[in-house]
Parts: sequence; C-alpha cells; structure tokens
Amino acid sequence: MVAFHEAVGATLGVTAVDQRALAVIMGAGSVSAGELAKEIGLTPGAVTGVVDRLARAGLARREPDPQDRRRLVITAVPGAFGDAFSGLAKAMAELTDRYTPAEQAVIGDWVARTIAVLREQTRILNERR
Amino acid sequence: MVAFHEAVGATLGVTAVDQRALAVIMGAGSVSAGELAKEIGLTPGAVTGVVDRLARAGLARREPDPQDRRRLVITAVPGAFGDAFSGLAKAMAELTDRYTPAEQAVIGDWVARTIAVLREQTRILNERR
DNA sequence: CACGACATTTCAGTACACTGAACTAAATTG
DNA sequence: CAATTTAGTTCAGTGTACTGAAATGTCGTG
Repeated sequence: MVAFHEAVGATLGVTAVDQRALAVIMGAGSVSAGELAKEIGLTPGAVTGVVDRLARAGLARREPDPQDRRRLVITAVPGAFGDAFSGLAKAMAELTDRYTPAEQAVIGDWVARTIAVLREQTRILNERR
Repeated sequence: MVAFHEAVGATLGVTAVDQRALAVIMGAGSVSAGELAKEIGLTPGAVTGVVDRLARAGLARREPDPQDRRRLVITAVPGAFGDAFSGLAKAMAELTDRYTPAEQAVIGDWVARTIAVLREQTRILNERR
C-alpha cells in the first residue's frame, strides 16, 4: 500500500505529505492554510508549497474566503482524487463482488477496526517524540 | 497506513524507501546491493546510503559474501523489524481474536487478494513512466 | 598472471522540501 | 482611524537523499 501511494505521488508530482494533506482537506470538506499547517505539523511557509503542488496536480483548489479575505478556502477538486485511483477503485469493486453481503459486512468491520488501530498506534509513535 | 509507516520511519531514522528496501530484503531472505538497487529502482551509489541507514537503525546487516568477496550479503536482523511494530502486532492480534475462525478465513482471503490488487495497480502506475 | 569485467563505495554536484524571518494585506480593537 | 493582531506568501538558508563518475578491491579468463 505504501508502494502504491508512492507510485501515485510520483505520477501526479505530489509528495506523501501532500497526499496526507489532501486526505485532511477531503475529510474536513474545506480548510484554511493555517488549519492545514496545524493538522499536518508544518509551518505556514511549507503549506504554501503543499497547496501549490496539489493545485498544480489539479487535486485541490485555493480560493479566497469571502468572509475573511486574508484567509484561503482550500477544497479538493471533486473527482480528481478518484480519477488517480480509478484503476484501484474498479479492481476493488470487482474484488468486493466476490463476497456475500454477510462476508462484506465482516470485512468492512475488520477494515474499520484496523483503521482505528493504525490511528491509535500512529498517535502513540508520534507522541514519543 | 501511510501515516503509520511515516511515523515508524521517523522514530527509527529511516526513509520510506528504506522501509520498502527492508521489505525486499525480508522477502528474499538476503540480497546483494546490486540486486537491491535494481529492485527498488535506485543507483548503486544510493543503495550504500539505504543500507547505511538500515544498519544504523539495527534493522539490517551488511556482510561480505564468502563466495564472492566483492559482493555483500544484506540480511534483515531477526526480530528488529517486529520490535518496531510490536505495538501494532499486539493490537492486531487482539483484533483478530474478535472474529470466528470462519470470519478470519474470509478476512485473510480478502487481505491476500487486496495485496495482489495493490501490487498489480502499482505495477501499472510505474510502467506508465 | 596480466587483463578486462564486475560489485560496491566515495565524492562532488544537484534537486527539493522544510524552517524561520521578513513582508503584504486584511481584519479587529480601542 | 491609528495601532495591533492575524493569514498567507516570499525568500534565503539548511538538511538530506539521489545521480553520475571516479576509485577501490575482487573475480574470472585467455
């Protein structure tokens, strides 16, 4: 999975950090540059570069906030991320079809719990520094 | 999962590439520096650095090949990789216990097939360059 | 046993993302 | 409405991993 993400990044011209930033953006719907900086642990100066690369790759957009014109509203471009993963999505959909609904439920449960475990373990590792 | 790997790398002082190299080493049992270079797509010069970092982190060992003293036999240090992931391994073992043997079989089947899909999709992406 | 081929290391140069500080522009406050 | 705070960008400096080429040591071969 790590190798796959690296390959996606190489074809799109974005780093691993950029992809994690995109995940944050998609998860939140939209974020400001400052929020993004805090979330991924970079300085505001570095975030400019992150958003530059995501925008150049067509994955995110940078718009001024109409309420507060100092701020940016950074949003994911709908579909762009999916396009990069369309081959994977198709193959995974075919894979899912091999299982009964009951089996799919078990798999889904396991995946959700595994994600929770990974999040927790990541938190522990990052705390120890 | 990508974030977790990054956190592991940061605590051990190895890069994502280094970790993929370690996976190659463990998968093959042992490799020479040249084989490793070809496998992960780096020049021989860069591989010296990769092995340096893995050795410094206590994850791999670099020994001269007794048959051909120009060559290196690079092996993984048994247990070292597992130690870095011991927290994850424990949590995942507990998670596994929540499921019946039949359910575990379904999950195992899905994981194996998902890995195959990811390998294939990674190959396709890397080919397109 | 000398010669060319091979495996790895070393080293200078390059690329690139990050930090920290200065800067611009916009909002808030008194 | 001036002064302060806040948001983001720019820029010089830094760290680090990679490439390409030269150097070192070792293996086969005629």
